[in-house]
Amino acid sequence: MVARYERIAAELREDILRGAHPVGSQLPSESELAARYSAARGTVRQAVAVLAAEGLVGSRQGARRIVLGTTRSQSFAELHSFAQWARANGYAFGGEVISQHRRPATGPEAERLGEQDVLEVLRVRTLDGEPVLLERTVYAGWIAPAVAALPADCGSVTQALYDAVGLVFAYGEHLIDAVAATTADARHLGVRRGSPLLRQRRVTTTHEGRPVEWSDDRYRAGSVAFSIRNSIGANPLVRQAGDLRFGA
Amino acid sequence: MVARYERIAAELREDILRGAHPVGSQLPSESELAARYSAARGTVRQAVAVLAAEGLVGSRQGARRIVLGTTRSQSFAELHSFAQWARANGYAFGGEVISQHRRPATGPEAERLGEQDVLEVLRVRTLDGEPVLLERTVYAGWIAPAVAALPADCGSVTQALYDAVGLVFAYGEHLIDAVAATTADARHLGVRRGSPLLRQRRVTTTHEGRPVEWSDDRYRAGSVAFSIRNSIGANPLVRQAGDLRFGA
DNA sequence: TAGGGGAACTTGTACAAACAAGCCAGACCT
DNA sequence: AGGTCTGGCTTGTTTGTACAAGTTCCCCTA
Repeated sequence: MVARYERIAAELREDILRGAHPVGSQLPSESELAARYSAARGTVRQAVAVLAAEGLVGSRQGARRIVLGTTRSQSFAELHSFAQWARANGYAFGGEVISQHRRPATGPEAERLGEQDVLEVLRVRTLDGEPVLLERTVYAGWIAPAVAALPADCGSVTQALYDAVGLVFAYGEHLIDAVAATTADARHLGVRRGSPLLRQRRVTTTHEGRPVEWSDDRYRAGSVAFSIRNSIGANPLVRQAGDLRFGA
Repeated sequence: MVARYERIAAELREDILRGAHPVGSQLPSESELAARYSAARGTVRQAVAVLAAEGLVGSRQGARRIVLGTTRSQSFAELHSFAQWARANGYAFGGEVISQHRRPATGPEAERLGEQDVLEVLRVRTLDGEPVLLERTVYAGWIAPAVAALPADCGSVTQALYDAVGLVFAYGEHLIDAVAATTADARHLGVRRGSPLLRQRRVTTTHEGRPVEWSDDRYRAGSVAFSIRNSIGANPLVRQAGDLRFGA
């Protein structure tokens, strides 16, 4: 059972993507939409708030809402899971575990994960056959058995963990910056040492705020970019491959 | 006149930052908060929704809200304006125009900005006296006169444009990736050619969806990182200086 | 003691109503 | 012609109510 406002949001989104409301045009007023869907104004408001959070429409008091764009930001799942992002965007992807072993947590790791025992996994992810991402992930001890049981070429770890033990990644904190490739980075990604890499470091937790993993992901320059559409109230984020829309 | 829910949100935020609600602990229920602030439950709901959007608290149906962290994400203004971000975080910053000239727009620029005539400005921004950011910005022709009138060492262009002509940057679209420093980049930032830079490209528009500027910003590696706290519904984004919380 | 069944609590969804605040266009005046 | 003003429209805020859905924890039972 999907919520009413979600269905209304979905319909409006489709209308926009279909071109019924071109970019730059005005959306119907809340009252009109309420009448059209036989819903209360508050419900319609929730629906358009969803679209605003996705960056599709903008709004300001007193004036009609306007359509800002047609590229939707799927945000969370796609930011978190390489596989889900790649699948959603139709890319051919793969992945393989390079090494994997349990060991005691270092000081900072113990502090972040709240555990003394961790599982460290080194993975390479490929896009269209090319290695583009080197993942160095440290899992908390309590989830380590489930992770260790996964096949080495597991496409989506997130999906596999959900299927296996019902684990849901609910919250994440990410830091994005640029670093030079180390010798090891360079070997696995097929680039020269010192070449620029896009680094994403993150801590992920469950619904209850229990830390699950701590990861250092490094993308080959030019392969992937992070994209943010934002307004005063909302900042969705997605990942994009190469230079799809911005020229040099 | 600030909205009621904003004031409640501000109070709750302060309580969290002050440690009254430690990380991992539960927030009072909506009913309790409603009683405490003599507000309707809906109003309190709006307030905690603000905190959730900032990534401070998480929520799921049926369970009390929990405190996720204490680092607030100020998002839009700080993502957009180097000066506002630096000031909010107490850094000493500066900036200087390297070059500035009007010229006809190239093909992609004309498409993005919807104008045939643009103003290109090259700026270097400093943090604690060190050059950390090279901004190559192209302004739409209609705002160019106001930009050209600014002093060369103008600290906050965003603020200055607001003061001068009431211009508000309302929406932005950003692309973040890593690139190698060109010879020119290297000279202005004081790094070696080929060293990694964090690149942020963005298009900014007004409330009405009218494009204002198109910019290519390059940060020296290690000087600044982008930080995102996200959950299913919200992805705020901030910029952070150096490695404040994540070790090597 | 381990497990099942509820009851109480908490957040999510939906509706209705009212007023505030800001925008816009047409009417009006100079 | 040009600027001002006002009235209607639209979004923003707040309150109140009701029910749905999920969580938590206690108690009772096997």
